[in-house]
Amino acid sequence: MTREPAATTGAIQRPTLADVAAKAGVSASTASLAFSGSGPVADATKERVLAAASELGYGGPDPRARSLRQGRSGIVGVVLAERVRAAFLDPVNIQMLDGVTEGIAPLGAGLLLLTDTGEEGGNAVGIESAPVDAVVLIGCSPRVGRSVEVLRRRGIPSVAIEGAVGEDIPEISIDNREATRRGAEYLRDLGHTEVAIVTLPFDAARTRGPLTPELERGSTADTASERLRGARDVFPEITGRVAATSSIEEGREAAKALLADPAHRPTAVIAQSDLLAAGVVLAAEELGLSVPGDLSVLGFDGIRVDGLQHDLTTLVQPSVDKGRAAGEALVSLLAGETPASRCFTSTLHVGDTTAPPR
Amino acid sequence: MTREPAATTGAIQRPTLADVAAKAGVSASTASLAFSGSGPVADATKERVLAAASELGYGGPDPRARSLRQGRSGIVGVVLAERVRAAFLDPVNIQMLDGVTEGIAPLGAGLLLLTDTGEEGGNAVGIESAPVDAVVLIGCSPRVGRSVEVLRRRGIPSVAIEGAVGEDIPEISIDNREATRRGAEYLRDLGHTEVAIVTLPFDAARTRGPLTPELERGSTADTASERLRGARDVFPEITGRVAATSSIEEGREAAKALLADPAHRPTAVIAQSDLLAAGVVLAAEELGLSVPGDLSVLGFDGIRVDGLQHDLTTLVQPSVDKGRAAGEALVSLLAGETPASRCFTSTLHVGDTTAPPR
DNA sequence: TTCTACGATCGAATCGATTCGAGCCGCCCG
DNA sequence: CGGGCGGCTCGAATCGATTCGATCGTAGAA
Repeated sequence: MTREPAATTGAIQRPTLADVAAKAGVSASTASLAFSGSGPVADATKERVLAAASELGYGGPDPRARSLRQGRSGIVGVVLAERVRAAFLDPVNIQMLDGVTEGIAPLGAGLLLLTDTGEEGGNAVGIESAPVDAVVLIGCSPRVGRSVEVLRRRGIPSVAIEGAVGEDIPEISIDNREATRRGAEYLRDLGHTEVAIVTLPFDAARTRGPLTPELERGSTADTASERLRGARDVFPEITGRVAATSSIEEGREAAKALLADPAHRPTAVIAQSDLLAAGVVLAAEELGLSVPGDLSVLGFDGIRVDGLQHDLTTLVQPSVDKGRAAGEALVSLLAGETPASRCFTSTLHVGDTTAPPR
Repeated sequence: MTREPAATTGAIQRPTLADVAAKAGVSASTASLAFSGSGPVADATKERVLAAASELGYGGPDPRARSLRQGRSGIVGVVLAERVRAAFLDPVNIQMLDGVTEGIAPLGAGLLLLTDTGEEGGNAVGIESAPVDAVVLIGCSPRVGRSVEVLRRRGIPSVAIEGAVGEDIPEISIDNREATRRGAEYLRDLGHTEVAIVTLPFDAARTRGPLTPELERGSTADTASERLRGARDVFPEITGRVAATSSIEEGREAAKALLADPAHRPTAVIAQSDLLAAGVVLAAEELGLSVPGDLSVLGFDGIRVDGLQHDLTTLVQPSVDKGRAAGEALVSLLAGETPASRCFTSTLHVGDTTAPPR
């Protein structure tokens, strides 16, 4: 026993498994078995070990040592495109996260929040050096390429939600384009011809403003682009505003701009998220327009917007399912299998925010 | 070199630092220095090592081994009282989380989400066995006692936000009682005498319904109790409804019950959170009551309720500051200091949801 | 009674990096 | 020309547990 007494080192020495084993009069291997439960240990021995542990104030095996030996940490990383606050603003992300926890439940793993915003400062634990067994990439970002490269080098199994990143990484997505097209067709069939769109951001800078060809061309966001294409499939000339993020406030701002001129008001607005749609509804009503009488509004996501009076007409996407599928794909990857990418289908929910134009 | 070639084991062998060192013709220690940057290494050597690493597809030092050796993992745990989805419903929690990330920024640590709901199943990574350097406990729960005990045994520095858990654990809180009292006094000074309250849940079961003495007595939630006491300081006979969680919908439900009988309507409602307050406002307006004309509503938190038309009169608590303070306390604890508990002050923000009674 | 088989326990190797002290080499200064 | 010093590199110990193969003892079977 080379361990120095606490008095010598000055620092408090936590007891180790070896200490416990010594006190219990057994070997370290036996003590380990007593704790892990795997392997045959006589009940009396086990009790003796546990008693020694409790006497010494031993808090259980050190997870760091355990994970080194076992080669896995029991932690799954979640890479978000933005900082925590921004990412959790939209309930969709939270639902997906919740789905992920369900999906990886069989692993019994914890969730480590990571962001791929810029460089990793000094000693920071980023994607570069996080003790994770696997990773879920949520939402695409221009930097996702770098993240993927790092993960590949480190040999960490990964799954991407919404954002094609590489052929060897399974992707969980939805039919963004087709779904939006269905929604747009529904509006067209109602008789709408003057339709505007409020999109999610196209670039990492989250530029807000009118939808311009430059922005579209520079797009690094598949989701926004695909949904826009779906709208274009039905209304080729559609134009509108780009929001800086998915929130009610952004939707309201965009709608104010779209509805400012009474002479050129659209009769319907396609919003790329429910939060944006909710903002559009509120802005319209503030301007004295009735929804859906004067303005039809189509959302995307199918979340319950807390507090909104209307039942949004929207494209309901299975967010929780997506998260769960991503989690399950990770489990599968860790089991050595090669799960396929999955594409979920959204369904049009007709609520009370759409009607034929006046 | 005892390493088997990949062909023999069948599994892909990731290269280790030793492999890199061998290929670069240096010792493992030098290779380590080349990566960590600490210690003097000739530029030429460093380049050689990095080149060898890149050639071998080495993804950097294994964080598990590193954390074992260094004795810290670079991960901070966040213990939530409920499952992820529920905890992130209220923006206040997200703001606090965001503050925590700011506070622990100097550590460069990642955030591991943990919940203290029930037992830890089998191999699950819970509070019992998570490789964390420190922990923030957010929101109190009846089980928090067990969590604290585990953390103490494991010798993991902890800080609690809103929830006194033990003298050796610093607590970050706000003046719940005094703040509510100030709000209540403001309502009284406006002339209100018929005041009702909508509270946060009192117990782990999140019982919803009328506020009863039984619920109050069985309270395990300091926050709800303290805020109720503050209201009682001004309106000793106050009664009302208990919500199951902090959300607009719950607020609306509670308000519907409170306002159901036109003969016994309160002229003001004290809500224990802004989400609840927003629900109360919406419910009142649905019933054709004007806010603040027919009903004054007081909130708590000072969050911007996305989409609510009103400027809530509310007790603004510095959520982000609380989170940051908790993070800073952790940093301090890890530095061997003993940070004091901190109690923040809330300020009454007078918006447009309060007025003298008719 | 002897051999077998199995349950319990132990020793030692291992996971992959970090870190400390020692050693080596070349340069500068006296 | 010699001693000293500083910068670079290396060896070996260490972090704390898990795990595999070996050992020991005993009970049951032949």
